[in-house]
Amino acid sequence: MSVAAATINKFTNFSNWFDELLFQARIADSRFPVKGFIVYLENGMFILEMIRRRLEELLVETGHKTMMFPLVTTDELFGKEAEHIKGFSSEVFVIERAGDKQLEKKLIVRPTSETIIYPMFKLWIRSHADLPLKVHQTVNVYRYETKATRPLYRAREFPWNEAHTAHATAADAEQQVREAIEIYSKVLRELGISYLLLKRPDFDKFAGAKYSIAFDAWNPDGKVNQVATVHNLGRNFSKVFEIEFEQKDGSRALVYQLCYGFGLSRVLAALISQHGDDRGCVFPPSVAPVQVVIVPIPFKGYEEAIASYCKKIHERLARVYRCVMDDREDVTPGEKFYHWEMLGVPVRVEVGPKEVSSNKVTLFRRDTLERVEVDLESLEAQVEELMRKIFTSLRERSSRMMERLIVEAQTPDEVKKALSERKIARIEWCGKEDCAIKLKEYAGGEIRGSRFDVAEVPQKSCIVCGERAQEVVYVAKAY
RNA sequence: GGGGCCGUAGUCUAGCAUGGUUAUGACACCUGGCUUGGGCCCAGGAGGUCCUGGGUUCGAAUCCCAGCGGCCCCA
Repeated sequence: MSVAAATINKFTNFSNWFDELLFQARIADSRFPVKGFIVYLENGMFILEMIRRRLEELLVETGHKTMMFPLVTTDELFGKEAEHIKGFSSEVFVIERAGDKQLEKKLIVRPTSETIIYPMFKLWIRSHADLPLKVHQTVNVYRYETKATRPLYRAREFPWNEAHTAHATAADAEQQVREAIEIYSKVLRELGISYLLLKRPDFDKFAGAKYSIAFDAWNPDGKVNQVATVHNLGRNFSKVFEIEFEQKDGSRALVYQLCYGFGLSRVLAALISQHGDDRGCVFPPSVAPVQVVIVPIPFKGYEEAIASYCKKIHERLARVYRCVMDDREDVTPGEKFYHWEMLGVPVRVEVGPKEVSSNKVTLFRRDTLERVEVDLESLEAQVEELMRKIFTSLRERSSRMMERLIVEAQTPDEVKKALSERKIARIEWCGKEDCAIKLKEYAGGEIRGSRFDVAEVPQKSCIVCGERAQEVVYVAKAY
């Protein structure tokens, strides 16, 4: 435990705060000696796994088949879709040798799996009866990031879930966009994470897509965190990978496709950053590695009574929750408090002589740091109720923070000011890339896109060129 | 892509300008004791390729060069 962790604040010194939490709360160890590669420790891995399970559950429920595709593709396959290769060629890892032997065919390590999955789609899809085809996998992908890497936010190896679908008609594909958004929204909502659902401007869409929808989660330093994306690929890939099917009338047609990805490590980062505080992590009960911790407050002469009282409580709670009793004898209660607070445990049960003699327990909630005394009898019901409250309050707190971070800007100067205050600017824009570039050069943030879930109609003119505005868009720095 | 700062034990750090004794301190760790309602105290212990490689020098943590890694700013 570090004293420094208690004094650094996520809004004033985000980098240090975040690094300290990853390390102290045993989320990840970023000391691995290869740049951009980190070790996920037990707590980080636990949460990642909980998120993955819930996401996969929803994907399977909606008819996505779980598969696993190879790590590599070839130059030839990778280069098929012109825009796609342009977008990724500078950051792919290439395997050129096996031992001393030069490989005849170089292998490309997946930065994403379109060019690995679609040759198989070509083999599998024969007729309209094979459609829609929906598959997904949770794997690590590899990108040689040139910008500064950041643990969880931007690594050269990162875990994600990617889904790929093929459809008979453009309308079916559109419908699939809705379904994908619904699945991702649900997972994020259940984690209490707030985000903007944005349609990316044309110049910032996925390499090879018709259009891209993104989930940008707010971050304490003002740089938005893109946690998930949904791309409508149209027929760009089916054209070059020749994914055809026979329609009911006997004619042949190309499939319409989607791909969508959910960045597990970035969602973990959002969870830590949106809910955490000066004392460490604050995890929603559903994913907290430890949900309840029992801390005995021993006192001379009462040791036995307190220990057996705690043991009974532990037996009862462990039936329902991930519950730990911290009965270490060489550590003071105060130190235990700080320890489990750093780890983000939502509910703490404190038991001292006072509780034992009155047949009560003291419950402490991690999110607001408040204590309540409850009857031992109603323990389970009280804990359950408290956890519900904690989750609701975390989600609402995060949502209020996002609303507070968004500010209206009428001029490039106001955008600049907003970004320097670590906020997200809402502006009106003509839609021309030229204006976006000028704005970025002047104010330092990117146009992230327009709301996809809410229709926002521009009233005035582009804040850069003054021409009639086409869209209401959000400007922020990004990871 | 351009520029700047930095790299000393698990973590943070002093020392570096002006080269020279056994590399400083705190936290964490181990042993024992004492405490226990918010990081307590006492005694003892262990832990180092001073990022890597090369150079200058009688002598390099310290100066020079290159590489690797980290952080920040600009594009």
